[in-house]
Amino acid sequence: MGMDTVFRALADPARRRLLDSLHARNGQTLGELCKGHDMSRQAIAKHLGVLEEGDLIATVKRGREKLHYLNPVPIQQLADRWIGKFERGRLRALADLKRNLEEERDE
Amino acid sequence: MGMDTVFRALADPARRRLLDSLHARNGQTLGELCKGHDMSRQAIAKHLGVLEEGDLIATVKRGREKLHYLNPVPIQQLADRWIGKFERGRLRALADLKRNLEEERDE
DNA sequence: TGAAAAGGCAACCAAATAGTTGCATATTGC
DNA sequence: GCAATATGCAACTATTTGGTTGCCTTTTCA
Repeated sequence: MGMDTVFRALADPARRRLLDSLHARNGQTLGELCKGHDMSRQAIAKHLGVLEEGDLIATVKRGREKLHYLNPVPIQQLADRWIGKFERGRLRALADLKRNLEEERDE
Repeated sequence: MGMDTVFRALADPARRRLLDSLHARNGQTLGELCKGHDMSRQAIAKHLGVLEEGDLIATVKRGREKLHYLNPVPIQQLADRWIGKFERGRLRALADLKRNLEEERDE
């Protein structure tokens, strides 16, 4: 599924900052999101587009303005399906690393 | 800190597949990782370099070969520090979305 | 000792990305 | 209606990125 677009969307620091903004105050308009982010409105609109592609935000038009809402579902799925997989192997991986380092030291 | 390099490293599907490979079998050499990934050795070496920059893998030289080990720590931190933050606001965010959609329907 | 195996390094290329500027459209309120 | 506000759309540019090819170095082992 679209996990790819999620990863891609999260890759850029500016986009993560936009998510932070919405996390602090949900439902902001484009204009509101522009304040505090030192970029042109168009650049920010593009980033929001990428976030929307990754389904990380949902938008609603209200009159002439566009409201942006955080969608927590994909991040949740990321944690459960993707990160969860690696967490389960965490201790084993650390053991591998440690064992190897010890072997190196012995040589 | 270097969360940026972690996100960047995870952004590419080829790199995530390399992590999968190591998750399936830890400590593989570059040559081993090449098999099954339809790319030149040099391309894969570059990807591994990016993963190493993000501290997602650690390498050990053994003779003429280079072993690659998964480092689960940054992924763990990602889950705890970054994703955790958004999870805590999860219900509220969904409520915001739902409320707004209902308002729209009423108009 | 010398050929084969494993990997490192650097130059180069095409495509994607992040950002810009300029202009068009839609909505509000006087 | 009309000016101001909020956003959309498109072209263009510079940089980054993912990948390639070609060649060099190190290690193994027959």
